[in-house]
Amino acid sequence: MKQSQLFTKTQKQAPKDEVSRNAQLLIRAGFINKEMAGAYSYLPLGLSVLNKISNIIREEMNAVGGQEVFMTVLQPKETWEKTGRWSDKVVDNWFKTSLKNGGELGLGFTHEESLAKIMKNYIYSYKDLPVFIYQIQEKFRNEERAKSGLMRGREFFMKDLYSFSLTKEEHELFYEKMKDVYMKVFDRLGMKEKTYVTISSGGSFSKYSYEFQTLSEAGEDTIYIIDKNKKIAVNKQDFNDEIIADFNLNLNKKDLVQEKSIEVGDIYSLGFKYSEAFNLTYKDKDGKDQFVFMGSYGMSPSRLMGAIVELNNDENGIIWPEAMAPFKIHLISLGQNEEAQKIYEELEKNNIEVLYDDREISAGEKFADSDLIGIPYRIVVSKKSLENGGAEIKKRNEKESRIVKIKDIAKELK
RNA sequence: CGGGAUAUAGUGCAAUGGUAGCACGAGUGGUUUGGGACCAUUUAAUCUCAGUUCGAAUCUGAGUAUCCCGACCA
Repeated sequence: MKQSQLFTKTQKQAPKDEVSRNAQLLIRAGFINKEMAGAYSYLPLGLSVLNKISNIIREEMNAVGGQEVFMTVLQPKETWEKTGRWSDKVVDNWFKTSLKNGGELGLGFTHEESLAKIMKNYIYSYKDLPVFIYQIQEKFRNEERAKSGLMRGREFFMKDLYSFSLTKEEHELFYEKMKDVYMKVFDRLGMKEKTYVTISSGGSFSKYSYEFQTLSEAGEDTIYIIDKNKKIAVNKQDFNDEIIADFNLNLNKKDLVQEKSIEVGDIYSLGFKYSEAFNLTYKDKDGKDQFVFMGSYGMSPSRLMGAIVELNNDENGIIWPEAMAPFKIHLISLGQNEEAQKIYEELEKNNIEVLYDDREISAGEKFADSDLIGIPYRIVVSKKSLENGGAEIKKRNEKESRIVKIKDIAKELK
């Protein structure tokens, strides 16, 4: 698109109430707008990034057999009383409200209850299992202290997948598989190198669970790295002798390296907790009722967006990996709009995503904006570049540019 | 939820209890055009409610919001 048409503008200074690097850069570059603590609006550039991250996750969930749904955020009290999770004493971050006719409801912070209830209408026989359901949707959590920009909001995006299996054994096969699926997603998002499968306490449903922790000073968690090559770690808050024994970890706690990290995903074995609460059963081959064995698998596209910015920036701005950049190319014309226009049309014709800076402003401002927004490739068309034989191409994360003939640009960047 | 801090144009900052000013942004006119260029000119603000005072951005109280530390975090 033409940048002169983009309604957002960049800012030199970040609002003083925004301390986290990811929110500062995203606000300055016009990706998001802060509505209140922990609640952000996504503007065109931000929405594009969010959708690209979501689509990568969606593709991987589909590849493993996930079926996408979209559940309502509105949650009636009665559903949650079945699992004892309506009480504010049990779940302290509910956003609750009421209906005009007096019924109480809450805004969903997760969807185990809701989905278990739905699946009761569709799971009857062992032939119906296993089945994997997911959604990419907003979650609401009344955080006592929202912080860290997109990484800990009151309203945020979540991909939550739920598995329904015949047995614990069948569940575990899928559970293990999901570890690899998650790592594949992080690989596509360019963060695999820094992401560790992290052993954590399992909450009330199972002894252990796995978190996915990405090394970053901006993180809220601390992990002990167990195996740097296999990317295995243990969450510091759960690290104890029992874990060492249970996982056969042959190590000495004081030799371990501690790192700060961002929790970018988690997977849980839920066991029968929800199937018992909602009497979610199937008939086995002998015609006997059996409870469904459940698991849940979370990953937040909005937190990932924040984390990706934390991992990919320099003093001038964001450096988007190509997979989730809002555009592939930032085309900048310096007083050569005619040639730039031709390149723009050629790129569009080839379905290459391009932001064309056609504004009548100084070169310095265009470069500064381009660095701040962080589109992976920058193409500059100017008198100078034309004299040198074409347009300059430079990657956002590289210093040197090179000249490419104008007729070769589309071919080269396809 | 405990502790601490802050609240002034769209953004960032000033203003001893006495004329709310600067920079960026935005508008207009002009000069520029390879790293947020320049000149002229315009625009736009004291969180809310009380109180003290001749007079409050400034002092007091309450409220609200925001940020930080901690706690919490399926």
